[in-house]
Amino acid sequence: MIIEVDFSGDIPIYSQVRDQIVIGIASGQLRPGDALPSVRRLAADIGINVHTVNKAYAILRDEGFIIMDRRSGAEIAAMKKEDGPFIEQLKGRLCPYVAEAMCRQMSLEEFQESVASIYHSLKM
Amino acid sequence: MIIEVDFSGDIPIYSQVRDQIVIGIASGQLRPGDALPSVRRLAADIGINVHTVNKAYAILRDEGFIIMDRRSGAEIAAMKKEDGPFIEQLKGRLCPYVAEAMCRQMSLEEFQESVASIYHSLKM
Amino acid sequence: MIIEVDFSGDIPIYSQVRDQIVIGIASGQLRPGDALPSVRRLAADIGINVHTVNKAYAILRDEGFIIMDRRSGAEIAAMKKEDGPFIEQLKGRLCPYVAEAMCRQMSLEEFQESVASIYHSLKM
Amino acid sequence: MIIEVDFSGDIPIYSQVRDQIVIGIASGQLRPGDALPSVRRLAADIGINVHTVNKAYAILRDEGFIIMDRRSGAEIAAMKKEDGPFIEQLKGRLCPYVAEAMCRQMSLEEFQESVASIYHSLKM
DNA sequence: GTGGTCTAGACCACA
DNA sequence: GTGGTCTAGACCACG
Repeated sequence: MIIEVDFSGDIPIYSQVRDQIVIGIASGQLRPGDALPSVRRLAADIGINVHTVNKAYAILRDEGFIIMDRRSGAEIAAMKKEDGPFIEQLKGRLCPYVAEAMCRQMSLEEFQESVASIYHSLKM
Repeated sequence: MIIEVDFSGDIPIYSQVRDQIVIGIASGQLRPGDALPSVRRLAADIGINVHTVNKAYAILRDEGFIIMDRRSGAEIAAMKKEDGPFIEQLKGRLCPYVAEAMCRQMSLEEFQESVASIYHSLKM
Repeated sequence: MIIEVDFSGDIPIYSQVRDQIVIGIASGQLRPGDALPSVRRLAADIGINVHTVNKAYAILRDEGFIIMDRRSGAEIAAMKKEDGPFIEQLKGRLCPYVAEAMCRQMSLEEFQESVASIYHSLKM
Repeated sequence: MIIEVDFSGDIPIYSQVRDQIVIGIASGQLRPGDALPSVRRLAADIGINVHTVNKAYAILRDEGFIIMDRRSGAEIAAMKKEDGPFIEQLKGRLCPYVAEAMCRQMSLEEFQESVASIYHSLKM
């Protein structure tokens, strides 16, 4: 799995790394039990600082996406269905995007179509 | 319309102000042609610096949400339906959220239900 | 001759009025000896403040484009060919535009073609 | 490359800084890939505030002249030839200057000679 | 080290 | 009255 980062954008690099690994899990490229590259290795591959990868891994661990072990490195975790608090939090983060789409005359159906398009492109 | 900001969160204040005004437009509390409070006034009301409001207004202007009239401050703009580039940009920003939801065993239907819930809560 | 101003742009209104009158003279719509509308009249026509028109007229007078008389109002002046200092001043103001065009890979010929296009559109 | 600003003139300092960097690019003193001084450094060199340089850099970034790299500051961007909208915008900004020159009895040839003079002085 | 954010307070241009 | 500009100084996020 290839991770690419945009150094000029306004999204922090550690956040881009985190996002791409989450996308990798969602798309099935990374499955529960799979080993992630070591922090040093990934940092060298992408061409970024070790600290940056470290931060991304720590966030993924705190969010429950990966399990870190001092000896064997990091591996993808098996995640449980988490309903309550996550959905509320998600709504809060999604709200500005939905609002902007409404301002730009996008219908609910069009928005959901975009979501479905993302969903299916990941599912493949 | 009341704007409240969270000083302790990690979202910049100017960004929160921008988001809340967009939400205000989407919900119909702010309609095209409505005047926005002056930067000084809004800054005083919220209890933040003038520059911070200024930055929020500048972003909203660049995004096409408001028009800065040299004579009388800012007012809500009438927005046209903008399809192509906006939708692609939106998908890019939405992708990590959809991916995370998939990792957490959320179905497409559940995700779209959340979107619909946000949509209808704004529409009211 | 119709004068229109853009209230939302970043060019001061008095400057837009000044520019449009200069353009009117260049294009021959306004000829030496022609009377300009009174300050009050023009302000009412455009829908702007009297002070604003006043400032535009004062600038045009200082630049030698018009002659103002307390009794008979303002009229277009006959201008002499002015070489030395004006051309140097013009170059200074044009320089950033030429530089930007060069950065954007525009050739000298293309730039001059644009100038000619403006020239002929005014001359008609 | 030396940047000097005129504190007494009516052109904003951030705009002067922006212009001089564009001129530097056009003249070849600054080439694509070259690193720009940090905002703090340039501010100290010129003797102005950090925010003022920041604004100049932000404008140059929005205009596509420079790229802000999260890791190492700003560098000159490689610009593509951009024809359509830029030329129209340029004509609009040039129009008042051409008009004024016509009023002052300057011929098209004389105007173009001035443009060529600027062009060649930068090209050297 | 870099840029980004925020504050406080000042002055000016504009209308 | 409005927004625009500039300053001085502080703190934080990022890498």
